[in-house]
Amino acid sequence: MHNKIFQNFLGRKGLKMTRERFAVLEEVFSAPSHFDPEQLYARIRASALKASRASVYRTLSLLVESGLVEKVSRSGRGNIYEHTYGRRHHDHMICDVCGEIIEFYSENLENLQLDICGSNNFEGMSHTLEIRGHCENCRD
Amino acid sequence: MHNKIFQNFLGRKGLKMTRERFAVLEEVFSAPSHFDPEQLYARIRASALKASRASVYRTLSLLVESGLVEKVSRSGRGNIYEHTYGRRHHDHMICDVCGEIIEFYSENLENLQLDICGSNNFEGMSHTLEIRGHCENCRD
DNA sequence: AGTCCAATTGAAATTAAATCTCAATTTCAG
DNA sequence: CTGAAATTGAGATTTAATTTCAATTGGACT
Ligand SMILES: [Mn+2]
Ligand SMILES: [Mn+2]
Ligand SMILES: [Zn+2]
Ligand SMILES: [Zn+2]
Repeated sequence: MHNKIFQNFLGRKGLKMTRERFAVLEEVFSAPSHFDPEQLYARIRASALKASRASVYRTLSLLVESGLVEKVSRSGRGNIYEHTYGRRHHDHMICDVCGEIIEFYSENLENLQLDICGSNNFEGMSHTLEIRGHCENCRD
Repeated sequence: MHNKIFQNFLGRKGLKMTRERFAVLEEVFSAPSHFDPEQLYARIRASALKASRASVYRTLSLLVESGLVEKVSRSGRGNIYEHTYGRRHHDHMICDVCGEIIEFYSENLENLQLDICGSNNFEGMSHTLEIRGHCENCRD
């Protein structure tokens, strides 16, 4: 599982599995799927396996590079991440009122983007589609 | 034109048209359509009509509220804006290598998003679609 | 043209996210 | 075990943006 995947990734890069990296890894995968780094750091400080803020940010970058985590969005000031192990790509709707995040996936929409890239000779490698508005509960 | 529109907007809100706000307005509409606030501030400092950094940021917020300017991207560190007066909504492809920004618009893609909002009972009010990758010139 | 007062300004301090520095510590291949 | 290379954390630094507040200004109303 993600533990072994991260180990392999580190191995390939000549990096070491440390107790701090393990702490971040565990916390990322027990966190709600969307999280921000400062929340994550607070959770880690409260847990048994500690890591400094610097290590949290450094490990987060490695997790993104390994493909286990993705940067999802910037809500206001900081970034939002989510763990993606065993999950399919998807995009997000975000409620401006209550902050709820709704995930969606559309094959058509993905294909349309491929077409658009094609007709611009652009080699698309990733994308973020974020729809903002009012969720079911928050619309009048 | 944008001058009058901004005046009206300010009037409606009981705000005043000051020389600083005018300076920002002029610079925003003589700038390349995509810009970041610090660039804008630098340009204003170099121009005849000065304004402080605080006023630049404050006026930028008002311009966004007035609909003359939109926040375009949140992917790097700071925000990117563009003036939208007389321009149609569109989305962006951004080259990871050279930073080029390619604009595109697809009716199908917009409609697909409407459908998706509909089937989630979500009242979509705005969206950003940002495709990152390599542009024509930067792909091998 | 003058009065007045709420709106506005700018310099500097502050906040917040994220990154950097570097001496001390840890990991792990051999 | 050993030792070289990787890693860590406390605190300093960077960067974008916001806040503070005394001094200034816009413009409605005479
Ligand atoms: Mn998600
Ligand atoms: Mn644009
Ligand atoms: Zn909501
Ligand atoms: Zn390019």
